[in-house]
Amino acid sequence: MEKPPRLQLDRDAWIQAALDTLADEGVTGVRVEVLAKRLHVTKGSFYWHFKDRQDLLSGVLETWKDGRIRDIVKQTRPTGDEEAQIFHVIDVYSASRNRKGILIELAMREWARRDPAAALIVEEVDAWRLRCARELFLAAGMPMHEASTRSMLLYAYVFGISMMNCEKFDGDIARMKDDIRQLIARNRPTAPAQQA
Amino acid sequence: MEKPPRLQLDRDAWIQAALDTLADEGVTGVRVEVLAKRLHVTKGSFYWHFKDRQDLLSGVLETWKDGRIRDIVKQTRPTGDEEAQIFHVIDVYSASRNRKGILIELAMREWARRDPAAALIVEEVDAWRLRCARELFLAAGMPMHEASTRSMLLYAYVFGISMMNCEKFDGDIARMKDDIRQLIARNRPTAPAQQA
DNA sequence: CACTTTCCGTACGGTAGCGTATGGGAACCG
DNA sequence: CGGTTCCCATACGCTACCGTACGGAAAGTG
Repeated sequence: MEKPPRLQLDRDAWIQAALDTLADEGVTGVRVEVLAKRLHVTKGSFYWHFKDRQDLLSGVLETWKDGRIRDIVKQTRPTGDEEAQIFHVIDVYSASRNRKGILIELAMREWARRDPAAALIVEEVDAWRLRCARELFLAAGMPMHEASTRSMLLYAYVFGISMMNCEKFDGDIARMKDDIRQLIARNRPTAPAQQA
Repeated sequence: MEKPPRLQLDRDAWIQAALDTLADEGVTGVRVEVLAKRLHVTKGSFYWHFKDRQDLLSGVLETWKDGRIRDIVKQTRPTGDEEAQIFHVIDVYSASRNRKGILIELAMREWARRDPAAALIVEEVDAWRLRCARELFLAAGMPMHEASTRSMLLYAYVFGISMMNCEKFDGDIARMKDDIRQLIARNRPTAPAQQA
């Protein structure tokens, strides 16, 4: 977890540490002196690279925004197999891998609920995602309105499912998630269950 | 917002104030001295009714759990019109009314991500909700597995959509939400859009 | 080798919050 | 009316933070 201590810290090192802490503790958990301990330095370093705590948080917002937009653009670049891409977008944020990304996502939205600046960033990222996903549905031959609707359902689902501890429920979660993907991506009913 | 100051406070008054603050600020925001100010008393009162801050938080968890379970049981009691009930369940947590309930819901899950006790409560509530919703789908004539799957999609959707600032997006949000309800509750495709 | 710049450590004042100790007022009780 | 119980105020010590002031080492520069 701990990187080999680099001899010189820069802004980005602090921002990365802030993102790690953000995932685990939320915004209120990213505190200057705590980050300093994680990085094995003192506050003196921090206040050289940053004006104050808010300056760091702004950097976190920008870094996150750029990364998310770059990701979604890459994932939705035309490839010819739109359905596979839609499935992939769903997987990225609903699978158990990419745990850290999901935690950051949730922490960002929790942050956005109480901070207008964070809210703006999240809105911006969401707008990109919805537009890109809609393009996918359109390319798959869906009419405009339905493409918009399903994009919204897609993201609401992946964010929502990441807030539910599915692992603790009974039933075949994997199959259920698979069926939900079908419900969102295509317009076909799930294959009728044989038992029950 | 401020109740007329009652002359005697009891545990429940503190718990209600804690729930209000929880909605606005999250768990880390419910602090003893802050609640005391809201209630126009001092900490002396608090530590008479509660052992410590954790004691209050435990009370908040129990109170919330009981209320949520009571609600979902009432909302899913057999009435004959299961589809209307499903729609109602979706509305309760995705409409713009019931804002406070949604905020508490989100705050609870944020809390559950970092506290095992809260996680247990949320799991328990979710299990009740999924079971009750599944009963609705079953009563509507759906096979078991599909009923489970759609229940899960239903709650993932309502929790997810409450984390997205839909109001800021372009398009006919109301119609989109309506179509999504149809996608979740029934198995019919949305009516083909006339324009675009 | 002086001299500056870069980067970080140390020390300090200030605030917010937790939990405790203790006192006091008001209502109830005999 | 004296005593007890209930409920809250006051005051205190303690910790975790934020931000600032200042000093110092190390590396670059001429």
